[in-house]
Amino acid sequence: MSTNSSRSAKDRALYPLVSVDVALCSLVDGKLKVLLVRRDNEPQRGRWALPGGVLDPGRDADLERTARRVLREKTDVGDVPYLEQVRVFSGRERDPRGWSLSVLFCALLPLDQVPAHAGRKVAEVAWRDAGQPGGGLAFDHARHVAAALALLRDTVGGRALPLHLLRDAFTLTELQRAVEAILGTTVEKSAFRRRLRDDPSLEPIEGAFHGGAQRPAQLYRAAPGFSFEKPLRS
Amino acid sequence: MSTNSSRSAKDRALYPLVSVDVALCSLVDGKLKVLLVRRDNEPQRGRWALPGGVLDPGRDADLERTARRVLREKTDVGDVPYLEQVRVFSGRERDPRGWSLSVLFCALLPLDQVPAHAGRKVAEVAWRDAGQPGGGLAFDHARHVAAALALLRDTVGGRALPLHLLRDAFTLTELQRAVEAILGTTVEKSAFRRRLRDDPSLEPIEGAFHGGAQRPAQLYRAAPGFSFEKPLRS
DNA sequence: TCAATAGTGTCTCTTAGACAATATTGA
DNA sequence: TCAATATTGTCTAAGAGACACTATTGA
Repeated sequence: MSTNSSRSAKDRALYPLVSVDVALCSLVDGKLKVLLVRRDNEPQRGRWALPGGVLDPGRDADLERTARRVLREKTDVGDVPYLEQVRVFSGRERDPRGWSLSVLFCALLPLDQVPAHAGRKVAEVAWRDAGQPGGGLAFDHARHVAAALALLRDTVGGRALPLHLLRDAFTLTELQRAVEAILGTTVEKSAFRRRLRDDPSLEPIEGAFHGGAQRPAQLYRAAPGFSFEKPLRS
Repeated sequence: MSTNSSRSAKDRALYPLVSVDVALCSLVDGKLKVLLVRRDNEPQRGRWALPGGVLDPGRDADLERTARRVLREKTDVGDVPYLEQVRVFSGRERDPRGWSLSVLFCALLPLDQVPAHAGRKVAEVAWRDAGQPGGGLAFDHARHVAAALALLRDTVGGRALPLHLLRDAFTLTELQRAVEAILGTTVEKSAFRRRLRDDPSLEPIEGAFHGGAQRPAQLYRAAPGFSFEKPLRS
């Protein structure tokens, strides 16, 4: 057990409980989904929650390291190229253990890089719709999911977020679908491709790709500096 | 002294130091400035820093209340209509007292609502340019200021941020200057007014206003739901 | 009259949006 | 051939940017 387990309710009067939760999102069947885990410990045991854990100052150099450790322990996810802070939820009421502070992170990964099984400390995992994660979530995690989605939608353009949901090589249609999954709206095909046409940081790859019994689509690779020129808001 | 004063360096191994810093911005001579206070306590005594303070779980219902309390104590600022979370800075190295976590807030106020004198716990205050706060700031507060400014620039449109820098009644030129002060760029007058022309939530007030020896300008009032339609990015 | 700022008009150019047309594959 | 998707082209309308023009005040 970690040193954190020895924290008592009395400590809460002096020190807040500092934890990190991670909203890990992927494309599942073309839809933006968030990974939930079933809580194995009290409080709220048995309820679905974002993977999270308590800060351990002895092990974590900063809160981003805490987030990576939590993902590793709870979901066996190793490397996470995109990991961003969303915001802090705090207060006396949100956790029955007392005054608490949760720093929410958002991570994006292609689905095939997320192990299907649960991690060391978790029995069960599930993908829920990011826009409609459903009821019965532990703590204030429904608000957490909403905040993460709002951040994604606000910044989908400037930081080329959809790339983190795709493989290294992708078609323009796949890129468009990823954008649509984040925004929750549809995008006009012609206009979408038009603005990408003259972008030098989006390079076509030699060799075609086919999605079945149709015309094959050109595969592209994103150069390091790629991002959408315009906001791409919903 | 508060209970927090009893925290020892040894506690840092188990519990992080949780503090809140506030970047309070105003228009000073048409430029966006941030309020700094001279630190009166160790560590970094005598250096300029953002007004900040340690979370007191016994008094603060959540971190936003902490931010309001800090502003009140350090700068005698009472009501703050616009107060928003920016992000968290964390880690073992950023504060000599050990593992620490600082939640940064950003506040906007018209200059005439910020008392010129220092607060109860501060001897000296100063306005620094938000884009160029200068060197020698305490801790990692130069990064804090940069993060707050970046947030303001990203969200200047959607939430009508400039209104919080102006009085209730303002001219279109004043509104434009406030936008420019946040963005750090100039805005084309004709296009700026064009997009505001048909906005029903921006109401002209009966009675003119004059800025000296020129044609008087129409005063406007913003209805509750006002915000810029488009992003207004720099 | 002039200086200074408020406010409007006009032109061009870019781009989004809608939608049609063509291209290329497997079955 | 057909179904399905990729890719391009065309038209239109809205908006941004540049810039000139008019309006109204005090001095």
